Order: sequence, then structure tokens, then C-alpha cells
Amino acid sequence: MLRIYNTASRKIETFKPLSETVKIYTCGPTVYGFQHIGNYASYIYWDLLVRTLKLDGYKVKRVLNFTDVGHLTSDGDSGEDKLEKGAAREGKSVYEIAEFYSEDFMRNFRELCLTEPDVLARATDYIEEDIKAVDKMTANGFTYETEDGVYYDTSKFSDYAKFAKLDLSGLQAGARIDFSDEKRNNSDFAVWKFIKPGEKHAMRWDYLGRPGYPGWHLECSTIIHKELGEPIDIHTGGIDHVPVHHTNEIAQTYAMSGKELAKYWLHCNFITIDGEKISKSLGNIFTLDDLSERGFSPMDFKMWVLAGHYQGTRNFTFESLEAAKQRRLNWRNRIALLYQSTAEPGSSSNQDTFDKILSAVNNNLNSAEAFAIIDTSDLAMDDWRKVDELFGLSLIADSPDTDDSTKSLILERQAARENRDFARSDELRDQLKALGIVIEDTTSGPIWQYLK
RNA sequence: GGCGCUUUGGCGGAGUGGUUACGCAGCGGUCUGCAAAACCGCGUACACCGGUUCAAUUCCGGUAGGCGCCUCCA
Repeated sequence: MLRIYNTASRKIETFKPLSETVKIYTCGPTVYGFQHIGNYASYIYWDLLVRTLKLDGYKVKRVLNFTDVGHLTSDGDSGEDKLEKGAAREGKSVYEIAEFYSEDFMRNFRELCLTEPDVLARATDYIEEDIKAVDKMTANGFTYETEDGVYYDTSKFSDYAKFAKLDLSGLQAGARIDFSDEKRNNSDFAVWKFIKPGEKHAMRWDYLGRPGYPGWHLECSTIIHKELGEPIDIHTGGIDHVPVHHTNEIAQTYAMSGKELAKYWLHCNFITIDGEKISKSLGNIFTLDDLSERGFSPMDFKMWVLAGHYQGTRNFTFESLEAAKQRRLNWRNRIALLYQSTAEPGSSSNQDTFDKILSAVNNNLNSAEAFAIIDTSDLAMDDWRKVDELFGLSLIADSPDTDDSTKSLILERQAARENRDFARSDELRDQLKALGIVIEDTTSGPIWQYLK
């Protein structure tokens, strides 16, 4: 039984599915640049959610989108289109940019052993639906047209501020810069943008007799509508999306259908690096490839992420990443010991152990507590298999048994050692070390472990 | 200015009204041909000030610090 924190109610609630199949939508990347470790942390959390639901016995249908159009460098509907910006930077077309970074994202996604979503939705494949959606919102009286686009009139949705507990008057009094302002309310946002004559914008579709492109927030509402049908069970995203993006998604869906968009909203907090947020200006952006260059695998990073909680601000340091790496190695070496155990495989499996692990995770995705249980419990191979299923850590796949030639080297060394031929036994030990295998002599005989 | 989060031992990081979180690192010991591992033990962690309570790190109030968002961001 899963209990999760619902941003909509600001409370931990017991999860109850709307129907047989749990419908989940995750806001995906804007594919105009490399994703950093903070981005991937969020997908690790949501993958844990999906895996937990499946182990709880639910069927899951999950959609992830790629924003490959119309996401301006400002939420306030000004600034450049991100894809255009990336294309200009790299001298490529917007389509090449989107393709390249989508592929890079999926490569990292797989390296992290994240469950592939059932639908990977590219925003540009939903333009027709976007247009239908704007028509519908307009027909329902929620929009108005200005010189640069079709805007959502947030004053028409009385609950607009409710989800994020926005103080709209405070927003107005703030340092927000005014740009256009044919806008009726400061919180109004574009659902469709027109391309002005002479404006460079490669991605364009005709609507209302003019070239244009969809507003950023629109794609999530339309993709959900087409692929899942609202209301969905769970909508996930970063905490930064609460006040603008998700608020606007809710508003759009309400304007189209009068329906609630999602029953449960999950938001993960940010990770900081050495106490500061990840940002280009601070120059502290790391990609998974950057970590690999420093000797840390994607799985090491995943261990680090899962050692904490998705709602907390996580502080990333290489020292703590090293701790995560060591912990994973320790787990792999426990699997190595199982290969060498004389007991029947799985015979010491304690049925309660995995139940405890799963129920820890069911408690608002408390993987940290689950890890502590793994650290302190005696797991059999079957338990490790389930741990892999729950966390996708590739522990067993990355911890193969020794092959026959290695085994015979181990036996040969043991024999040499028993004959007190230490020169020979040390030589063999070095040979094994070159194969990544460490021999340790214990009171009950030698054991092998993976090299640190 | 508005909204929100946060403060746990060297580094990370859970959790709880009274009992060792956990991982990594460190120190001491046992064991050992050597080495490593393993095992055992150690460091008196819960920002500060009040309050409630038999008892608070854990609840309440206040103070101070840190951070995030409102401008692209997971």
C-alpha cells in the first residue's frame, strides 16, 4: 500500500488508483542541450515510483514527453525559443538539435536502468491536438487574442491560484518585468504564439491565418488528453514547475473539459552542489558523462540519489558520491559471497526481508530507509533479484560469478598457500587481481571479492 | 516585496516523544605467512531560546542561519 505526498493537498495520502491501470505523466526534458545530474535525479525518483507501483501489483501506463518546440527562454512568454537558440549555437537545424539531445537523453536514461515509459511523446507530434485544444478553450471563453498570440485569461479560472497557493497580487507587486502588455492579467500566459513577419522561427504551423507555434504549457495538457485521458492518477515533475507550468496545465485542462487533470501531484526537490544550486552561471553543471570521467558510473550516481528522499534538498558532493559507490560495491561483494556459499541458493531467504524493503519504499518512497534495511539484513539471491527489480541497480548483472579459469586459479593459489609456497600464491593472487578479483584469506578459507 | 523549503556527528543522510538509523571516512583491537577483508569496540549528532510533558532531536512558539521559486531550470 503506497503512501505519497500529494502537492495538491500538501499531505501524505494513501494512493488509491482511479482505475485498473495507473496512469502516470512525467514532464520530460526540453531537448536543446545536455541534461545534468539534477535532471536525471528526478527521473530516478519517478522510476522508483513506477517500479514500486508494479511490485505493489498495479498495471502502469506512463507517458513521458519531449519538449521539442515552443519552450521560450522565459516563462513569461518572452525571450527566444530554446530550440532556436540551441540551433543557432550549434549551427544545426532545430530538428537536428531535438533529435541529437533526445537521443543523448535516452542513452543516459538506459544507462541508469530506468524503465522505458510506455509512450514517448514528442511535442511536435501533437500540434493538431494543440490547435483543437486552443479552439476549445476559446469556444469556452477562456482565451483572448493579442498581437503576439492567443492568451489564457487566468481571471476566468477562479481556482487558478489554488494549486500553487499563489498570491497573484503579490506577484504583481514583485519585480516582474513587463513585456508586452496587451495581457489582461499578469499571470496570463500564451497558449499559442504568433510569428511576427521577419521573425526567424523554423518550426511554424498555420493557425488563425498566421504562422505560429504552441505555447510551452500546452503540450502537457494535450498529450495527457490524447494518450491517457484526464484525470490521470499521478503527475510528476520538479518542484519548480508548481507555480507556473503545472498551474497552467491544470488551468488549460479545466478550460478544455472542466476536468481535473491529475489526482496526485508529486514534486521532487532540487539537488545542490556544494550547497549551491545547479546553474550555468555558477559553472557547477555536471552530466553523467562528467561523473564517468571521474570514475563514477551511472549506477553509483543512482545509489547516491536513492540514499536520500525526493522531497528534500539534496546536497551533492564527490565525497558522498564515493560513499554511494563503496556501498554499491559492498552489496556486489555480498552477492559474490552468495556464489561461494555452501548453502542452497535462496535457502536462507527470509520472506520478510524484501517485504520490509518494499514497505519502506511504499512509505512515500523512503528508499533511504530501504537501503538501511538492505545494509543490515541477510539477503539471499532471490532477495537481491527483487532489490534489483525495485531499484534497477543492476547489482546481479554487474556481479557475475567467477568463470572456470578464474576458479582454477583460485584453487591453484589455495594449494600453493597450503604448501606454504607463498611466492607462488602471491603471484597467483596478483594474477587474479589483474582480473578484478581480490582473494582474502579468512579463518574458514579463502574467499574472493570484486576489486575496489 | 510575495510564496515555499530547510537546519541531524568529518562527509552524506533517514527517523522517532523515552531504545544503535544507515552508508562512507577516521581511531583502537582481534585475526593473519603477508595483505586485505571480516568481526568487535570508540567518538557523548540532532542550530539557539523558551513552552508543553514524568520524558523532546521528535510537539508548540519565537530567534538566528542556509536555500529555492516568483526570470530558463528537475
